[in-house]
Amino acid sequence: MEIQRPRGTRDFLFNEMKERKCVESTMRQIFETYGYGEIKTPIFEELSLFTTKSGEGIKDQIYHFQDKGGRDLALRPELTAPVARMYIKELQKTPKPVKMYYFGSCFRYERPQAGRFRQFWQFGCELIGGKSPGSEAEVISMAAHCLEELGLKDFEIHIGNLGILRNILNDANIEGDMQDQVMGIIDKGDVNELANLLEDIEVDDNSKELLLKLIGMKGNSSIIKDVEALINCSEHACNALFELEELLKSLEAFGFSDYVVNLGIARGLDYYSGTVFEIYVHGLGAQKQISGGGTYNLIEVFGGENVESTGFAFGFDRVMDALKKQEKSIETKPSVKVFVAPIKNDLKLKAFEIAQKLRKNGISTDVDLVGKKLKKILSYADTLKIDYVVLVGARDLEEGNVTVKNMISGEQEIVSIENIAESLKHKLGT
RNA sequence: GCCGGGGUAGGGUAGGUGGUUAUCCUACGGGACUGUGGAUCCCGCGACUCGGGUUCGAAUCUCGGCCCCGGCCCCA
Repeated sequence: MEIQRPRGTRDFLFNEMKERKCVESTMRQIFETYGYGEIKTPIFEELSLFTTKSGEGIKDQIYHFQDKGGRDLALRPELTAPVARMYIKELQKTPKPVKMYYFGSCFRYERPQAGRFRQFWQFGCELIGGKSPGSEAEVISMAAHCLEELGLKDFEIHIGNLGILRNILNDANIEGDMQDQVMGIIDKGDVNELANLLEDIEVDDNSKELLLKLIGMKGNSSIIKDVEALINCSEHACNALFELEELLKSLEAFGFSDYVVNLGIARGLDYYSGTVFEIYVHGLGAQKQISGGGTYNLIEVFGGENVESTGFAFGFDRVMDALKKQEKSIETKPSVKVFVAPIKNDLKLKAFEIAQKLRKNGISTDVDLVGKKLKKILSYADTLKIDYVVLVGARDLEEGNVTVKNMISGEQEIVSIENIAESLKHKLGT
């Protein structure tokens, strides 16, 4: 019986792995350029880490289990909670802001579909402490920088601010769970459902109208004035709006102005307080969102000090999808450059010796291990797009030489074994 | 959890109104060719997603599972 891959999981072969690696290292490099350090947390955590953050209902979508000691554990469904946990344990007393990034796989028990898998990868960061429009702007700029560096086109970064909405809800006496519920519906973008709910809970007409107008506000920085005119009666909401305005100014200073202000972005969880942003790429089907982030106070939820943090994560697989859809070619040169081929099988030990000499000199080298015929080796080297084949034969060997064959031009050159590494390095241009 | 479309060698496919040994391409292994690759020819390898049902007989019809694709719900 054939054993199948678990549902919603994937195998990555050589080429795909190379592409992923290439994107990963680009992201890594950018994040490090902005002063972030890499961290890594366990693949599984205590289940309660995630239920504390997102509620008991989240269990349905988590791979969780009991280990042999009866501990309730879960494969991590996301990385911000583990990072917050780690921060509290290890980093609370380090100078702020703490800037860290991570890359790792997460697991969710969901119905697989385009851009959605049961094991998927997130590449993200957290900037803990030092909340300011500047911090938020830097984080957003970095996200944009990554995508530009990768050559991704037509991405849209939407920026919103939950403080505006929450303050208006507060002023209308919608608080606590009801407020989170309203935010959840705004997040869904269902205007009718929102109107009905506001009707049901008897919100005054002014607030209702204001909310419905606000969540439709979308555009460049010029809409700030329109929003201001709308909410001029609310002092707290105006403070939040001012925060947003500061963020936009900082963003321009960081050199990124191609954003969309979108006050319809929301989150149904109460530790999201201020700035939120999402990145979309159209043409990816239902899963067009490739990244999401914002500012939140999660540390306190886990019993740490009251510190706000800003973070975001790329849905790594979706970034890959988007790049592929745009036919963005990603460098996938074969890594092996040289193949050492014994002309007769009785010279294989000499071939091993030469191959090893090249490897010790940093040249990616393959060697025939199974006694293939020369013809087959050359054919094999050809399909693998290998640059040079070192032919090890008795005639040359008598003089201490081998023949180096250029697989593209077909030219051959006799080289002494002594100089073989140097000669190949030179030919390969390294 | 729900709705729709699918599943034939490693990859891509033909066959579908039930009827010998399931088509073709490609890849792979061997040979023609004992120190020289990409071409050609020959040979070989290799599949009906799984299980039940109808039937003398199922890749084909039927039911269910599994998996894939698209969408809904959800999306921390």
